[in-house]
Amino acid sequence: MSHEQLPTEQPAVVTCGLPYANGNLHVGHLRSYVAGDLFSRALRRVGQQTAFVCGSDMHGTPVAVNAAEEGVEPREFALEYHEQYKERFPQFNVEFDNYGHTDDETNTELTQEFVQSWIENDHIHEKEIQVAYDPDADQWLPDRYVEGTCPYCGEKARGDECDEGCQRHLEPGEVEDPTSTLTGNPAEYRTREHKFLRLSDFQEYLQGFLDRLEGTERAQSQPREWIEGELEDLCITRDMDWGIDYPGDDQKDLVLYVWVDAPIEYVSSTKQYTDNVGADVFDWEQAWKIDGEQAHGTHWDDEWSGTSGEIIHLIGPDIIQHHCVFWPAMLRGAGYNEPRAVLATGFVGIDGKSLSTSRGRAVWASEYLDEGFHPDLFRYYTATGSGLENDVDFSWDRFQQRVNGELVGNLGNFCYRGLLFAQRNYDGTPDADPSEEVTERIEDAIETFEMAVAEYDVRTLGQVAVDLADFGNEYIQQNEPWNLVDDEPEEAAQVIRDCVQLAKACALLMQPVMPEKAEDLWAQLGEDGSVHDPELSAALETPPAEFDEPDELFTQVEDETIEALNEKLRERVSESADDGDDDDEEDEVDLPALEADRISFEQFQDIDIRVGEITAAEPIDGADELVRLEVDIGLEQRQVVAGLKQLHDTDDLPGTRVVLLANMEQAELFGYESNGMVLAAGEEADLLTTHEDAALGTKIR
RNA sequence: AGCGGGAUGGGAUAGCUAGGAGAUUCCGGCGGGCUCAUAACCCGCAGAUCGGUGGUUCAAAUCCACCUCCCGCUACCA
Repeated sequence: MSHEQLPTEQPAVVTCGLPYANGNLHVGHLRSYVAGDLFSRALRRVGQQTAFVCGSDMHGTPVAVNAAEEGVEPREFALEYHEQYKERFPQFNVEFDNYGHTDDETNTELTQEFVQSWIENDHIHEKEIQVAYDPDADQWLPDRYVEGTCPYCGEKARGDECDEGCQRHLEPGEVEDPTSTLTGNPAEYRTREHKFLRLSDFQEYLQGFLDRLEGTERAQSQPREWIEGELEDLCITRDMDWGIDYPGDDQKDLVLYVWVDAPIEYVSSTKQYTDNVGADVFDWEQAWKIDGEQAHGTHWDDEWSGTSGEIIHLIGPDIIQHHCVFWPAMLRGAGYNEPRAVLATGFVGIDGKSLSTSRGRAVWASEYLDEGFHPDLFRYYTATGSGLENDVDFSWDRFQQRVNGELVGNLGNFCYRGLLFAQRNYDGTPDADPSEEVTERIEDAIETFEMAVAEYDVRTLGQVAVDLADFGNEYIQQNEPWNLVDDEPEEAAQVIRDCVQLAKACALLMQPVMPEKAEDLWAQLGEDGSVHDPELSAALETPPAEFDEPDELFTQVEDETIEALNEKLRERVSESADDGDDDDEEDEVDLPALEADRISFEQFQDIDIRVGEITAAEPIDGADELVRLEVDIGLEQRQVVAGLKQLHDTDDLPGTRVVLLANMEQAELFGYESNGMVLAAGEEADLLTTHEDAALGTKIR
């Protein structure tokens, strides 16, 4: 590793993936924002100068499309969500030093500067591509403005992504049979010139970058194979109004692709922070550039790591490529610093299943708050439920269990009993020296915390305070100060002194995960100022000699509350299953109901079913049930692909008489053309055959 | 089937990067204690072939190979 361990002398920037201004926030989103907030607070705690920034992602076609549907301007539409997020994050104690958005002036200017810089350094070139165009609306159709057929799998697909089929990312011009989502009319492809960032310029650089990159393993290993082959150029322009204008002189009517201006918002947001607080407090150029200056070239000089800031990105698991391939190339192309670490969280599940808003299986941010739960409880739960990189399951049952057990019973209880005892008997911190045992234990906790920061171990950072309180409970129990006050006053004073010290340490250590609760505890200890300011070593300083009677830090989560919430979730899941269009997980093996609708004889006559004989059969590589068959239906040989392997042995099939739907539309399965459908019964695909030997090609009637 | 994640006492999670007595914490079970505290807290006990099989090693939960099973996404049963 070429980096000096955190904390360093350089300024750090911690970012979270920009929320896309197109929907409400749920617990899945919240996880990475909490983790980012927690980590940035922890960094400050160990003395690293840190800016924690983010902003709303305003551009892109989904916003434009959805705004059009609602009949409002995209800017207005996106701003509404932007305002919502801006309020929502602080409600979860996620406090950004600056929260901007990609459509503001700072980002517009800076994005254009980036692009200008790529142009000047010859990383941009033009290419003519085919772009869908709606002649009636007289408009180009980027991304989701066009729908059609996926060229890879044949499913219905959007212009930028085969969303219902193979999930492939589609480049402009790839969708077949394009239709316009504006008018529903067929679209035509017209030749259009677009701008491309030549990613291949950075191929070697990116190899090195991934070697240096810290953070979660997946962020480092997953992009490796992605950059092994020749890197495709990135089309950075779109034919739209909504977005940041392409700054070159030649193409005034092009707008930049949303993934260009979105990450640059990380920089813009930091710049805005500097504009607000002054460069003496935080210098964005010192963080984002190389020793404060742009340094062009497609290589990286190891010296630079020591003269530029520590950029740390927290992202969801779905946007690793953008942050570990495109983004570093964009930065390097503009002569900027590179990310030091990318931390990709795992997914959040609900009750053991994956979160799905369309199926109603989700817990919304607003919902959590409406229940009156304290944000810090959620923060603790998600941050410590499992390692950052692993998936974490959210269930109200476990939420209750962990809050009641670990926060109420352990941390809250320890602080309360310790401080209450101290207040009643000594009006505050007793006049005694803390024991060596306790001092050492606190020092250990501080060290654990510091190590966790250096290793990006968010889980441990969330856990240290509770672990220390656990020790505290054990300590007070074993020393039984309540039995000592009368007979051994000095010993009692020392034990309670220890407990107050432990509580103080807890307040400081828990601050990153539970900032508000930490502040409460800090106030109860009679400390002046904020728990957010002092460094960790303050945990060993003497607490105030006097303080008031403490309050209970956490309150129990009641069974009834949890039951009601579970019920609500269940209802919502079953409701959306009712009107859900497809399948759903009901595994009843009951026979399907008979079709009520009868078909006419004419309709039946349209169905051409023939007697055939399998002449050859071979399993298809890569499929576990599919077999490629040659079927002789008298008039001709047909190649048919069928899912038969679960019941029939491929070797036994040749010679078998089968019944074939001959005018089934042609399909391609696993690369094989299929011209018909052999009839078979049920899941097991029990082949139908003829009783007597009807001649091959006989029509079934 | 592809990609990703996983398999650790009854349930849930640590530990694996840098191998060293079979292991953390939470929930649950059993028994005891304490009464300062929010029916909380403390102590003890029961309970495991660390998914399997090989390999490397003085030493493997940890490294390597192969396999099995689960989960997610995607695909398929014409």
